[in-house]
Amino acid sequence: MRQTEFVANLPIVSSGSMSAMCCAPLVREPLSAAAATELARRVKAIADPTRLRLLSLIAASDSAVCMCDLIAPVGLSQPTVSHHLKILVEGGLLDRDKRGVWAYYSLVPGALDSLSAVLSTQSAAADFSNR
Amino acid sequence: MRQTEFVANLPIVSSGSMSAMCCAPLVREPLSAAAATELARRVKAIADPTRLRLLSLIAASDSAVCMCDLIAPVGLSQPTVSHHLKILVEGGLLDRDKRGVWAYYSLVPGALDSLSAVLSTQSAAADFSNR
DNA sequence: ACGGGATATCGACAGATGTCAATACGTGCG
DNA sequence: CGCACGTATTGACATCTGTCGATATCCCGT
Repeated sequence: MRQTEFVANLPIVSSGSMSAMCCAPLVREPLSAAAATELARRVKAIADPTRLRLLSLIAASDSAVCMCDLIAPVGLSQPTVSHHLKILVEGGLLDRDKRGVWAYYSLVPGALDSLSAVLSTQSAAADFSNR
Repeated sequence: MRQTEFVANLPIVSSGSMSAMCCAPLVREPLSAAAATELARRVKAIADPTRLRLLSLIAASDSAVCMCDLIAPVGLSQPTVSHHLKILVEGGLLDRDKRGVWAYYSLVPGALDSLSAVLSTQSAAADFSNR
């Protein structure tokens, strides 16, 4: 079990160098254990077919979507849909707006783009270059 | 358990409208069940702190990285690291290049950006606007 | 050919996850 | 008030997942 000399200048725990809002792009520098755990928490929130469908149903709509309209499209029980929506809210991807008895869900502005930016290997500046 | 009229014009199973390479951006239209399952499979590949660290270690390097150099940074056993790398390879994110006894891993060009593009709510054209 | 070392696979196991039925909670209407 | 209904929570359960030690596989130098 040897290592190449490359390992000598590898930061085992590169702490305190990521941006405050979340973390630097993956290609910039190796993630610290803490940063990786935090990023994984957010990625796990969208790592499920049902949650991706819920997200796209809401994202494709131009206004907040009532939960009652999300149950039939995904074809699962109401508690299960509620469970997935909760995970998306806790993951910072959705906003819940309870109007009386009804619960309306909408995208948190910038949440998906923030995840997208971390994954991108392109310069992050391109995201806002045109509009 | 009622539904608003909004549900009337919701595509329950919008099939056959996604691009061949993978799938349209989440904001474009609701994902079909099949497309969501396929996307989730790729997202799950990066939905783990260890795999994110491995990915960033490799992405931050400008050349392929020997597996022997990946064990110490993540602090896990060799079989576990091998397991995670296999998932990343099967997820289409890493390339494995076995040179004799050593295994070298490198990013699959465009794999991360493809994931990033699906998540982005911005126009995908921005990704290539400047280089 | 032999042996050592790098990597992959296997088996086992604890803990996380997705799902549902049952139930609790809360709001608005009659 | 009391009931109906939309939503959230709970409990249970099967499955998936991450981890390790042990072992198999494969290459290379001696």
